[in-house]
Amino acid sequence: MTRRNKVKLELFQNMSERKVSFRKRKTGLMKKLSELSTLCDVDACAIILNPFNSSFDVWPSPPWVQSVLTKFRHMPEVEETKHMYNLETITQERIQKTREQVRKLRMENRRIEIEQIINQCMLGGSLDFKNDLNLLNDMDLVLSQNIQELNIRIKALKGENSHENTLMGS
Amino acid sequence: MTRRNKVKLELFQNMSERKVSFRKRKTGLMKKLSELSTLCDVDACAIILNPFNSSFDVWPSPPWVQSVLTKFRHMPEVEETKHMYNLETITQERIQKTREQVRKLRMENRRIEIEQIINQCMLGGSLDFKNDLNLLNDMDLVLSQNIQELNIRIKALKGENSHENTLMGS
DNA sequence: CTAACTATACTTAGTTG
DNA sequence: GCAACTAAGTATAGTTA
Repeated sequence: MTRRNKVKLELFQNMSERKVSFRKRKTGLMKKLSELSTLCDVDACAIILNPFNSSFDVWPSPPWVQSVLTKFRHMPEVEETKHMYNLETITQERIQKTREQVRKLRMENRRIEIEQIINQCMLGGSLDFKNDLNLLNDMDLVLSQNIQELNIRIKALKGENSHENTLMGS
Repeated sequence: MTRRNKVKLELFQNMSERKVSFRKRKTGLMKKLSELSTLCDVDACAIILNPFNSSFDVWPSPPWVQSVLTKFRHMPEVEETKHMYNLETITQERIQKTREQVRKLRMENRRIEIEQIINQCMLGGSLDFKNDLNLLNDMDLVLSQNIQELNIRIKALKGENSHENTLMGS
């Protein structure tokens, strides 16, 4: 009558044990997540594939993006950079940071999109799929427009820049 | 000298307490997730927004998306979707919300990128501009790739979907 | 603030019906 | 197979350095 072993971190070989453990631990995990969320005001989500019955569990937090948006409100501001000309290194660091943030945010975006797709899949044929396709098409449009806009701005800025270069050219 | 309270499921009012708790619980959560993963051979992932320093903590190995999607593709979906029908409303709501989130996040992304570019530009000639332009080109490339990928996935999903519809059509 | 500690709350492996 | 139970094992709130 062994009462309990220390968890050795390796796969449960016994299938039914594994299954039971999965159920228990999954429950615990979800609980912890929801606790974290309410105790510390954290937005989080988790996706857990169920290897036993080909389904999955998702712990979603509806307003989880909101905080991201708020966070990014205080980004490096344009005007500040003006008196930073001699602080090249610092500014460069900041840019690096911003890039990192952009990268992370993008990964996050990706994740959400996938979650969305997964959600759609969960519904099988019961949702009208056309709207989803339309949504995506809209997204594409917006994205290309954004890209164009960016390019235009860059060109403009580049112009200003070389102008400035000329002006400032030591 | 209260030794430990039962967790009352409400937000820590004290900010430093909250912060400490966040660190601790996040760590614990990640550990649990990794344990679940190795003990029961489960694919899972979690995203936790850090409300204190604008960053993310993600638990997956990088290629989790791939495995999730791959696994998901090969799932016998028909049975699962059957007992999802009664959850249709809930799931639909969630999808709607997620869409909204995607849109917002994407807009935010754009804004940040533009801000970043502007920032870089404002540095005048002191930074080398070519790299920045290259960065932007990279960004565009990545974006288009994302779009393509999304479209492909959607098409694939649509195919599966209508197939199911035919199968299940009733 | 962060790190370490430790007593206690919580989780869960093993067991039972 | 699942649910309940229970004690061993863990996580972590409160505390200290």
